[in-house]
Amino acid sequence: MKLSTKSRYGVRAMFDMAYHAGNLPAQIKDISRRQNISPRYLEQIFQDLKKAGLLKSRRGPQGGYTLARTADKITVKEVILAAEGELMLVNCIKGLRKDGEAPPTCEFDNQCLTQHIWAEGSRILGDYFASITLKDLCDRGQELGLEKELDHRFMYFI
Amino acid sequence: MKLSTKSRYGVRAMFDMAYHAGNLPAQIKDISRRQNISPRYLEQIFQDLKKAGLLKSRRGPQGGYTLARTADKITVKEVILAAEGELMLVNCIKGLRKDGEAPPTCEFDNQCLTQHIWAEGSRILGDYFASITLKDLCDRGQELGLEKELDHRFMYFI
DNA sequence: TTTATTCTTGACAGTAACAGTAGAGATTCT
DNA sequence: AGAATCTCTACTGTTACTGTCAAGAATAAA
Repeated sequence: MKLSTKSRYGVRAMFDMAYHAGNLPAQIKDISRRQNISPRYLEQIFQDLKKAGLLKSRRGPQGGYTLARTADKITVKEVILAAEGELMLVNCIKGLRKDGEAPPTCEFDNQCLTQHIWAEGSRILGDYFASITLKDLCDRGQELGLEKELDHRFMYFI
Repeated sequence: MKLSTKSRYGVRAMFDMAYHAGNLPAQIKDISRRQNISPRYLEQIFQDLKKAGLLKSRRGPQGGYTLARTADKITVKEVILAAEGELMLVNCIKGLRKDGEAPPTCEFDNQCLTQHIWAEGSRILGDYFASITLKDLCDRGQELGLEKELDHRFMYFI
């Protein structure tokens, strides 16, 4: 019952982008360095986040990723959903899936009492994650005095 | 982020015991038949539940398992905790573990903003599961008109 | 136009956890 | 004594997770 690293890394990386955001797109190498995540692996995760519409990208020099929306409009739930594929404690319950595939049916189906518990638990957890935005995390980071890294690409112009 | 089958089977089996409880201990073979769980696998799960103090057992003919407490004193959380080992969405947070082993430390530790989210999510989920007892499930089963199986070992005396 | 930079895509692989099977042994009742 | 039942330990196949890698496409700058 653990969240995958994709979800955890995904949330950390999205927070990192929001927190250290400058005028230029954020690059994999900077994010992976600050968050200590394998850059090649982070690429994969960002592809998922991009497919989910949470990130926009731009190739070439000075390219990178930018948040598709402002930090207060992106919730932790969205990030997890994009990285994890779904937010369900079990497979046998009907719920929104990333690629719209049908859920495997349970042998007991509607006769299963426990099904209701798992579905409700999933919902409660989802609601909690939906109540937290990237901006909330940034505010919290600032309270804690977390250092903001100045974009090194700006250095040359100062 | 899925519950293991141990947890799901465990809850189903514990409910089954509470629902079909007679005067005699419930036997693996009956529970596994009703719940369609491999008997050998269920043995393993019941060992965990017994170690956690949720079940008592008795060997020999007419032996089997009985709930260590009444159904209204056993929560779903306890069953999951016994079967799953712990109820934590990630490994890097401090929390009660089944065997008291120390949690792996996170490189960011107290500087990690997301840690707080995972811990809080785990807590919320745990609270929900703690609010449901086996008796609640039995009541619900009765509302749904779920058939109670008469203990076949009684048949001979009727 | 060339070149360097960066994202894009798809394939590959080691590891660990999960889910289940199996056998021999201990206990208890009849 | 013998049968029924739990107990303990070990084994195994499968799957998902957690990455790594290589080649390619787009873009900006020189």
